[in-house]
Amino acid sequence: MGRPTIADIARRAGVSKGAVSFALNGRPGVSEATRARIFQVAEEMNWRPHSAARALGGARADAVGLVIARPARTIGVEPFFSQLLSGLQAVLSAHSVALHLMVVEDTAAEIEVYRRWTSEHRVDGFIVVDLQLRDPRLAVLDALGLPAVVLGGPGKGAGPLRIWADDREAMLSIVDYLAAIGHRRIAHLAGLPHFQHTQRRIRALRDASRRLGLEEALSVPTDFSDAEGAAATRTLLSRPRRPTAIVYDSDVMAVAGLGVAGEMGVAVPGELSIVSFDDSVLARIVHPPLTALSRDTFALGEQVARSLLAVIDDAGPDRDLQMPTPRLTVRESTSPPAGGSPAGVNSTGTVDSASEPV
Amino acid sequence: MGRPTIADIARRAGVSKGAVSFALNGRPGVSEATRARIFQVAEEMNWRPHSAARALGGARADAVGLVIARPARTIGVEPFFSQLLSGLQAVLSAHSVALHLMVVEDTAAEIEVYRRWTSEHRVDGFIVVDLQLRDPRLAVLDALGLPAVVLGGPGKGAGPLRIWADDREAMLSIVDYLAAIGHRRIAHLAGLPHFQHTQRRIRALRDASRRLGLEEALSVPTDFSDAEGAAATRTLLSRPRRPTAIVYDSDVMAVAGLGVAGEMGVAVPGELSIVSFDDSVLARIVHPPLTALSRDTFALGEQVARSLLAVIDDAGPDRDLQMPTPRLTVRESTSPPAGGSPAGVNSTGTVDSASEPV
DNA sequence: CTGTCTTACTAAACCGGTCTAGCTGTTGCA
DNA sequence: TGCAACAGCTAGACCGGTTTAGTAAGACAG
Repeated sequence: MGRPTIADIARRAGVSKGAVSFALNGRPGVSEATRARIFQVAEEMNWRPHSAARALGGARADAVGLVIARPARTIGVEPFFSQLLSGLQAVLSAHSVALHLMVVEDTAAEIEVYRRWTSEHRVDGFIVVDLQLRDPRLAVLDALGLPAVVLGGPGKGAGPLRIWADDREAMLSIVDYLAAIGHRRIAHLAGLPHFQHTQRRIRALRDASRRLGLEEALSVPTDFSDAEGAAATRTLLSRPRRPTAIVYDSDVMAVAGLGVAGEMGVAVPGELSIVSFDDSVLARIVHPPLTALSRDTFALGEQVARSLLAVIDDAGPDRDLQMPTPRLTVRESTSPPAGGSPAGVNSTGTVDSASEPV
Repeated sequence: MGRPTIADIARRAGVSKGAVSFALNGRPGVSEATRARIFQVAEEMNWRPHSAARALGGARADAVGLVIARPARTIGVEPFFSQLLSGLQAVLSAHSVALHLMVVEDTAAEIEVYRRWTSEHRVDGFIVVDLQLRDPRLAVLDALGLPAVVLGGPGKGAGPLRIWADDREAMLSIVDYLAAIGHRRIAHLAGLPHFQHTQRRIRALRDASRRLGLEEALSVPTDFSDAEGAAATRTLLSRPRRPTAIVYDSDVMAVAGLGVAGEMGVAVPGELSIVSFDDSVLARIVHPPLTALSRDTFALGEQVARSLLAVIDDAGPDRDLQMPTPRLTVRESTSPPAGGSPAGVNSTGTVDSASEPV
């Protein structure tokens, strides 16, 4: 005989299929005594529900989908995704919900997968990452009518639930720190310009620069790749008046930048301070270890999973959620600039109003 | 009305459900004219099969499973998995087969997932990674009776299909190269000792050392983490007579080792040559870029997916498969040892029999 | 012209669950 | 005592496909 079905259990327990279904799903309609007996028989026969059969009755697929749009061969080191995955799994597997993962080439393909999985009833909901400006995926997901949780935001009005960390505050904390130790010329190697968080970071830097009266605060967009990170760094460091600090939007780029500095004989942190917007093993293992923004990506994954399951369960009015603002972990890649001004004193030698004279 | 079902199509095309099923699945039993008409109606109504309904009839789940046993929070940078995933997806998605991914804590949990997914009919087969010595998972998979492809091998006799690259040859090529440029004291920071490939590499180093008459060739097992990689490197470099070259089993450890060298003031490659057994962005972006063994992990993923689909389809006697031996990519982290012997001349100053006197 | 074989199709069973309608026996209350 | 309410259960429809058994019509051989 193949695997046992509820019919087998029903026969052996001397009840009907329906009673077995009620009992095993913890719903009323059977006495405690019968329920216990059915549980015991199910245990004995080592019964497990057939996921397809369950999903057929219009019920759950007990799976959620995650589609990542990245050119297949260039999926990088980004520890972000592995961390996120771990966090997601921690929660999902506790609820016996599987994760359907797919890596596709571009947003168009991603949308196609959303459509297919929806019409095939493969998943109960989606996790959306890499939120873009005027993101075309949101309308599609809305039309498909499946629950979704979006990483990034906040959004205005309707649309799927969003979860995000405050990129603006994070960038401000970096710039404040750099300015406090005396940096006046700061560059920022940003990510893809059509990502929302990229824009938010760029704006934050500009605002902070204005407020602090920095001499220079330049954001350079890149594609997040090590190659562009290295190239842009080389360009910046070749200028006659180069920045004394560079903020990188990803740790891969930061490490690449560190490599370029080494190659050009620019001492880190002596002549150049480096800050990574992303903390991971990568930032810790290089020499010098990088000052970086630490966020708990694992916890983010857990939260996303929890929220998605809640939305699927129609559990209450879970509104957009903000994660704790990432905190700056200072390591050895940052120091006051060589020959620079001490904290509180700007490049012209005048004292900032807010600070104590030293 | 909800999504269209084959019953809707049948009604509109004026045929029976059975005819529609035959037509859409390309099996005989309908005329070409009818088939075309059915296809057109299905197209018009934008019909997609309900994966659960299909899976219910004892048929395919159209999904394969990949379970990775790693402590959730410590999933590292390992680009290996992202690359492998990309390769897998490239093939799987072309066949509309989904990938069920799960990250678990340990082998016991992994086995539990195999059992659950099997009895829930969630997947048609498994991809098994991190092959161990006397691997307990093989017996379980065999008992479950689901197709599987194992990364690592070769295996003797029965069991699931295996796919592997020749770790022995790879290690030999590294040692031969290092010896050729004059290194006589080589250390090897190995991975987890219960992994098969770890043992194979350790043995290869020992054999090569004997053959080449090296002064020292030490393998140190680690847990693949950056922390142990750094610690072991520190120990090695603190010894009075330290190795002139270190081979790292993963690029994360290699980069960590590079960091330690920098911190201890040991010049790379001047005083220490570093080779990584794994090539990725990581190896390229540090300074100096690392000499590393390049293997096409993406292609490996593709091959694994192709083989698994073939096994699932019962397609022929696909036997164990060997991938091309990885080739050494020489970058700037290796050079002849400081004060060492030139190629072909051993430490006692005598000339190797096989080489031309310089 | 009959009998057999093939082709093209239909009707209905089936997969393994969920869920609703209905049936029975007991209890509560007027 | 009589009736309603309810707990505890059963029978069977149902989800959307696949697959098998059966049928009607046409082709072909003898």
